[in-house]
Amino acid sequence: MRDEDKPEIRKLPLFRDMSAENFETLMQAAYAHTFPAQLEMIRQGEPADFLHIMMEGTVELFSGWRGRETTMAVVRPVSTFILAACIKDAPYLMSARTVEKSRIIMIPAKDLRATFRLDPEFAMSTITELANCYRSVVRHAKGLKLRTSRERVAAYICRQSRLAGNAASFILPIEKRLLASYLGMTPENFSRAIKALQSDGVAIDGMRIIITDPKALEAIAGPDSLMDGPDGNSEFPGADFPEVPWDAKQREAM
Amino acid sequence: MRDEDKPEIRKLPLFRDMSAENFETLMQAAYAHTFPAQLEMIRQGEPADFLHIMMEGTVELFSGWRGRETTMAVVRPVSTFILAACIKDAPYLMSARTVEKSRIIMIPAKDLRATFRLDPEFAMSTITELANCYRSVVRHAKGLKLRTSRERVAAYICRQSRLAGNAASFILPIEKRLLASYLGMTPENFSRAIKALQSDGVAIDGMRIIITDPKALEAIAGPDSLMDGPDGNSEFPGADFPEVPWDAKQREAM
DNA sequence: CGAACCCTTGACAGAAATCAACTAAGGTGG
DNA sequence: CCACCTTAGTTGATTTCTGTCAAGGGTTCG
Repeated sequence: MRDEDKPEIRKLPLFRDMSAENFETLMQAAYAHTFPAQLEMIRQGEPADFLHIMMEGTVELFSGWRGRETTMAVVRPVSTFILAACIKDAPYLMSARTVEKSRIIMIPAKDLRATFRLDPEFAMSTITELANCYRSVVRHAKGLKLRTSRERVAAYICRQSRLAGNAASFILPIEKRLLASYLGMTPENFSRAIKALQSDGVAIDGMRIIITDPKALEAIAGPDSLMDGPDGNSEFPGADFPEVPWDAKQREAM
Repeated sequence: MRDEDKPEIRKLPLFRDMSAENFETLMQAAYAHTFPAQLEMIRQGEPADFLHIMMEGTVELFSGWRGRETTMAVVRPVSTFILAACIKDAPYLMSARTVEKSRIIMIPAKDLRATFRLDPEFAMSTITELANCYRSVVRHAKGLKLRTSRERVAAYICRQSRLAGNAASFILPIEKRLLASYLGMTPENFSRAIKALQSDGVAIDGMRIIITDPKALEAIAGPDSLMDGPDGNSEFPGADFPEVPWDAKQREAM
């Protein structure tokens, strides 16, 4: 791996507080790898050998069952994924594939487990990280059970707008079909849901979303800090179930 | 709290490995409380002050939004719940109410947090516990997104049967309306789903489920260790999202 | 004994998936 | 450079699934 990656990784909440020595040891055990687009690098059911750190690109976490498939999360830099499986030394519950060419750093699960036995600060960070991951999935599950698909789309738009600093307009950070699957619906249904929201303060132009009437949108979305995350979005540190973050690409597009 | 509770608590994976001294300290900070049935003892959105340990009874974890409500988990003894909120010192994402009269031990979140800073073994147990919780919710979410309601019911019956030692017959451990809500459907839909399964090897008599044709049932349920948990159900330690365990009540009823 | 409450069933309405067709954009290879 | 192919997205028609509303039977509990 490149030396210039280290500061980036070190900034992550998971690695921020551990000792410099242990961090170095962990990094020396790490591999870096660049994957082309559309490559399935993790298959659900296989043993979890590596903690993955996204450095560049986009990765989709998804699950399949009987020919059906659903997107569980979309991961963007800089963040980690599949921490829990590594800890448990258990099979991955999700598969992962690159959406675009991605550079990923892989830390052997064995070294990871050894390290938080060694470093209390790292153990603490891991606890916090896992608690965040857990709460993110609970939120996701709540959304699936308590909101209709139209409401989930509305809520997603609210969240993204807020992540963009309450912007009235933003660019969808990922393909609509991925988003649809993440939100638990078909692409067709997603398409129709957005169209239906046009009478509730949302306009769409290609990948650009424009909120024409925030009040009306919120009336549908009913944003709720217990489902959508608190204002500061501090609950979404980019862990296993991150919201897609506001990034440079979007800023350019505004 | 009663002294005779301590050995039970000590058996929990979360408390098994910590030092005797720290365990005692933690227990001395704990309160025990018996709640009557149908009492909402935790309201979502409120600050998480206590880790709860179920000693006797049944508790429902549920969430509400805009007048809708959904059951997120049903907790039975002996297990803990709302660990993640305590760790994060954040608002509860779920409410909790007793289904029946329940005895619950409450450990102040502050003491909890202090303890895993103090005791590396406890920190390790917490990490494992959280990873289990996380994977449980991921499984739950996968079920919601990948299976139809009929398939979820079938899969639930398969799981319960397996928990009962591959029994061909068992008693539903909780009310059907709770189960329906947990499985993400209305009571009416649940009722119809079970009825529809009668042509696929499932018979029902009141609260008793009889599997008349395991092969046919599995053909619908498509049991999958990545969604339903591995054979040994070791992944369901009775944490935040436990499967309802096989207990004495059921044994009597067989 | 009455009042809740749970469960079931039926009829209906609404939501969502499926199937199919079509457009538009992007990439490939001639 | 263009024809071709692939794929994402949209739209419409249709079916399937699920929720809602209403009613009735059964049970529990006060």
